Amino acid sequence: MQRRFNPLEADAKWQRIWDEKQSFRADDNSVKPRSYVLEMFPYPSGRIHIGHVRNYTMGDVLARFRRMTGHEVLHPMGWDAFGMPAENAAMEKKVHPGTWTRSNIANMKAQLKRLGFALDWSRELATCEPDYYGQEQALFLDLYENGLVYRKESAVNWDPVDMTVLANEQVIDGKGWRSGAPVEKRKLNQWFLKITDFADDLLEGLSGLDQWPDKVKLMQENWIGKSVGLQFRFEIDNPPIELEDANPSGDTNLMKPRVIEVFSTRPDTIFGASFVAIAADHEFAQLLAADDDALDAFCQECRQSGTAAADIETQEKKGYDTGVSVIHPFTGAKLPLFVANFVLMDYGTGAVMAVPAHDQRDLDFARKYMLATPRVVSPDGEDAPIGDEAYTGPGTLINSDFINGMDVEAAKAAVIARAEAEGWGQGTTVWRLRDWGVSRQRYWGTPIPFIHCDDCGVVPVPKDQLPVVLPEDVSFDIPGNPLERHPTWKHVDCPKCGKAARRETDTLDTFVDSSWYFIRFASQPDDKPFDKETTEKWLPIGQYIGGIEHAILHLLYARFWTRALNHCGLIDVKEPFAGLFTQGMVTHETYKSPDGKWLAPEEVEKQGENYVVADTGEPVTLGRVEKMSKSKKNVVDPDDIIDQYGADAVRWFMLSDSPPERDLPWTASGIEGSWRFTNRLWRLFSDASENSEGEDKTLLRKLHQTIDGVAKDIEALSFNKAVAKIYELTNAIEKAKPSASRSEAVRTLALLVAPMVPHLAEEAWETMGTEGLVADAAWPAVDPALLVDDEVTIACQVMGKLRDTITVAKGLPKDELEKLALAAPNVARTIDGATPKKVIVVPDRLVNIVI
RNA sequence: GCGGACGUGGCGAAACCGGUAGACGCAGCGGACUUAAAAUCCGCUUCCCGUUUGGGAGUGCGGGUUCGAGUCCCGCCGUCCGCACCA
Repeated sequence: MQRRFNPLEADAKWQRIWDEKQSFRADDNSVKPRSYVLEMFPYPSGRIHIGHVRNYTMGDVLARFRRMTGHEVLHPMGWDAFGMPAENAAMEKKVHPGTWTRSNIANMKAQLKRLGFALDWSRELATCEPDYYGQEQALFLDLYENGLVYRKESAVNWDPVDMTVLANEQVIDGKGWRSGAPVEKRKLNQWFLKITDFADDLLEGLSGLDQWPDKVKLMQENWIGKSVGLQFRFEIDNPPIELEDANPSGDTNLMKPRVIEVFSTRPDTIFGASFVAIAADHEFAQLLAADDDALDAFCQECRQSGTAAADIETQEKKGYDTGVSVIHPFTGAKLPLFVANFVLMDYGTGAVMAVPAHDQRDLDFARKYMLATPRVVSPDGEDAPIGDEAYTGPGTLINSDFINGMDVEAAKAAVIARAEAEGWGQGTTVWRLRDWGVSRQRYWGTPIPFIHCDDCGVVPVPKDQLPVVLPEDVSFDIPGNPLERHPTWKHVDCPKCGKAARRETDTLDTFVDSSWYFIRFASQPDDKPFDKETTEKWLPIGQYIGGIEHAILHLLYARFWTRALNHCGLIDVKEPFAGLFTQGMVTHETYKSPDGKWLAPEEVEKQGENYVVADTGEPVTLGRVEKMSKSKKNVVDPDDIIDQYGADAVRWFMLSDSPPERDLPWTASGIEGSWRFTNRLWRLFSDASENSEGEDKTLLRKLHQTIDGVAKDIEALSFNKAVAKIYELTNAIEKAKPSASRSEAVRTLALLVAPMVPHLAEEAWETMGTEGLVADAAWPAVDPALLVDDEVTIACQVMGKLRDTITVAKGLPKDELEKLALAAPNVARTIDGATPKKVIVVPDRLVNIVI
């Protein structure tokens, strides 16, 4: 009998057999209960990394387990194939983004195949192919027809040297990543989706997602950011007279601004307002700037900082006093009007009433510009001066006229009521959630199916002319959008009037592609995006698995997109993901050479306690354990590991030790341990001689407790606990003497490990002479009578400290337990004849004696 | 800045509803087998004191509730993640 498991042979053999038998093809017409298991599809960067392996292994274990428990399982795979890296590669390596992407997909598919995942490859899709994005264009037009798509001006990061739009990640310290030029904010006319129409529904829907992690729901709730407050007007006291002439746009609505409209979630603090601040992009700021060079320069400066919220909120608070005053609606006091860099144009009205005593940003600003900081809320009703920290807690209103003495909530209501009665404001709900800007000024994305005509305006491409296919003949020699400068592509006739017109050259955000791929997996007809009836059979997805980094955007956009399709009458589903799991990253130690360069794990050798450079013997500095990344070189290639240990050992390691939601540190000794265990299993299976004599009740108990426990752990995705239980069972089997029970345990063990190490399990079954495939086998049945032990160990405590343990029959009455515990030698010695004051007995658990 | 999560041996961790802290794995130490090595098997392994029986301390820090706290409450400290054009 061979002692060593040969994974390379076994992996290939069983992968071929599963393929031939189409074992994992999902049947749309099955009568079994359905289970849709999905992992977030990968971006085809070129190579899969260990993080993918972990993600897909988890999904695979669940998919295989569900098959064993009688489900018809849909477990598909595809490629999130549009996006910037392909264009960067095109610029750097002079390859076409399509060529680069498709060859990456081929490589990664081969890598995934080697891991033996139970995937239905017949449903594979890539978002960069016209048969996918063409259907996406059709859906986009449906949304347009239903009023969910519109255009508006919005700011982008503009690199004035490269003449191109930059993503936030391409802006480093306010400068373009390639050119190093200071980035400007520039306004462009862009496409938006009305996600805000669904803000309430997206928020409400969260409460029904009981199989989502609470933290993700909370993150989405905060992101949607419902806040109720008062929108109201400050009259402008002294608008500059020359304003009318200076008005640059000629828009008559802007000719005579008389008020500044603000929104506040704290109308109760209105008597503490000491100034009003508006965003640099606020129309009034722009009007004033036209006539004030210093203000204009200040607004320019604001525009040059990044568009990211983190940049805006961490930079030093700065403002410009416009010299204009506004009038407090209650007191009539004149408050200075500032333009400030911390006011966001996109939130509320782009203008705020600033109450320094009760808002930290306002306080920082007020200290810097020596403005008053009157307190209006006090926890104890006393008027203590404000220090360096704004008071945002509950309390009683003071210094506040008619609301004095009220608590915060009552005061809010009172101010709103008065504003509404007097007609200068109204209670309003404001959302932090903004409409989804989907325009990207890039080539490698889904073309937005619209045509611009001088006469007819923006005209949708007729559906029978879809897909609008990306031109292949493009160059990336110069920056900017190749669609923009393509000689012919954008020149088309208007579908309405037939005159010469221009195609839209913006493409869709790749988050659109990933907002419905799970729908297309469930059914993919040629002539429409999906088949309603078939797709609805599979949706919602029972278990969706992916990284926490998608907690907000991808998951929220997909929830919105599904609602949008529902709104258009295309699908009867609103929530696409019934169950969600967010897994942790794979991390690795980092190494640095004496000259401070990062070293890859294979360049480093362990000598005793220390690490040295393998070639030179120089000492290596051991860095922190961090997320695997190319820049720190702390990566391992799944292919190399599979070559060395086979798919099963890698899969086993991915599931072992760390809880799946936490980070998993990759270690060479860890994968070695997994490899040793697969061999231990193999020895158990290959040495198994069938024994029909003798029962081993202890082993049977352990076996059935393990069957039950592993099933529950897999359902809960607690793979590390399932692994530990399998180790315990394996240890118990190895220690057990030959018996019919032991033979049964070995055979059953092959089924228990099958979802995790499927190749080994198939090989074991074949070796043991069992008919059929493990892939088609059922999960072993549990005998409930064997789940309970008949003896229990009772902890005997004196004053809460463990002094002894006694092993007794299960279910012993309290007084018996008390007697036995008092008689336990170490207990008797500790209490030393003293009379117990009190004895606490928890049946089958412990006895605690208080003296 | 705002929001969120996490903190238990040398390391990854487990611990049900508040009831024997450290299961299981890694690393380490000792031993068996071997000419030797690899592989494998057996034993030990939270820390401190003690020859053993045993005793003391211990779940980031400081308090509290309780017969009993890793778990509940209050206050700190530290680390990591997200923040709308990366996917």
